[in-house]
Amino acid sequence: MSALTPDMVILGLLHHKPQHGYDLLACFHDPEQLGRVWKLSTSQIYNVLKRLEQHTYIIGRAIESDTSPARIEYHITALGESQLMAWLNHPYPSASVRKIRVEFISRLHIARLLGHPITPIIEAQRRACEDELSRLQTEREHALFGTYSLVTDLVIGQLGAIMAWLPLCEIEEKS
Amino acid sequence: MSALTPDMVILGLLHHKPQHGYDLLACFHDPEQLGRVWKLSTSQIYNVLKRLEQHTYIIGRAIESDTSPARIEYHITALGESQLMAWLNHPYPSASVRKIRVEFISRLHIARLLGHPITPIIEAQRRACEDELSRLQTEREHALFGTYSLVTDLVIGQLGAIMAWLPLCEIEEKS
DNA sequence: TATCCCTATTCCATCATAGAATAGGTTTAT
DNA sequence: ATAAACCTATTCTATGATGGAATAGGGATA
Repeated sequence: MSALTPDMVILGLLHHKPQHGYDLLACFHDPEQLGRVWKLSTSQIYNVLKRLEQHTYIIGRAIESDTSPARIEYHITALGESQLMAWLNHPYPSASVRKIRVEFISRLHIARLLGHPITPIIEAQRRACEDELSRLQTEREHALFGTYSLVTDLVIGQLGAIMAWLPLCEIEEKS
Repeated sequence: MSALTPDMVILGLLHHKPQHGYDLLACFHDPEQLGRVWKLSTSQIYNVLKRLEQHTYIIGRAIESDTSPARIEYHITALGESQLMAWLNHPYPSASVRKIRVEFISRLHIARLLGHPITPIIEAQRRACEDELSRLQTEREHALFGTYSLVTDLVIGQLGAIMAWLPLCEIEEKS
């Protein structure tokens, strides 16, 4: 269970368009884009870029300019692209409430940006939630009180709300 | 916005009964107790104990024994108790989904353990959620599509599920 | 013409984190 | 009988995350 890092999201943004750290920062700060999804500091972005370059998912090249400070523009590699696609089309995503809130929405955001079909992504998420929900409902029958069942009830409710919300993700933007 | 740490929960457990780190560890690992709420490593418990002692919320004393290894038993101080009570009866708790999942349930767990009334805690949480819900619903009207409104819709759904779940918290354990 | 803000990145100190190391006692198995 | 494995109990260590300061030059503002 890896932690919640924006690596693949940044990879997706770089696939859409080669950019440097400051551009990405703006995207992650803008509430209309990913500002409501991630709360990232400056150094986090640059650390991810460094890591992605180490894995050779991206390559950076220095841009010299008279009008603006030196900057490094990163572009995605073929290896990075295959990693990104694997992440986008993950056949069995996590049904963790937190991951849905952050990772699933990020996946949708990137898929829309790249013009990828979003229906399979939503469908995979729906299946994962459905499975987890029925697992929890079975588990629920064995514990009738206490903190244990309270947590289970809360998560069941949360997954129910997510299942009701998932169809809204299909709605296309009107431009 | 402070991070999610089990400091006050440990303070509550020590108020219930003086204990040492290994005892607390067992409680945080037992799924019937706090195992479903927190995922803590060994060192985290001991770090919190160190921090709480630095703040003089607790005092540790070494216990010598022939049959078991040396250990340090911690007990709460008057200052610690006042901090604990302030946390338990927080008049306006966070309406963050994550904090409810972790902090609110912890508060309930500790209140039950100490024989404190839980109704005011639940009621305060309900008010906070209600306020946040109406704030989000207003906000919702201004953005009609995109990632921004998707996030808002998800959180609205989650808070709705929480409001429906809160009454279940009142139900007493049958022993 | 001094001050502030914007672009753009690096640096730094602190804190969190998981798990290994330690160490003595007890149970289990051969 | 004795090695192996496990339980109690805590500390240590290495890695990495984290937020914010530092840097630095250019342009805008007063």
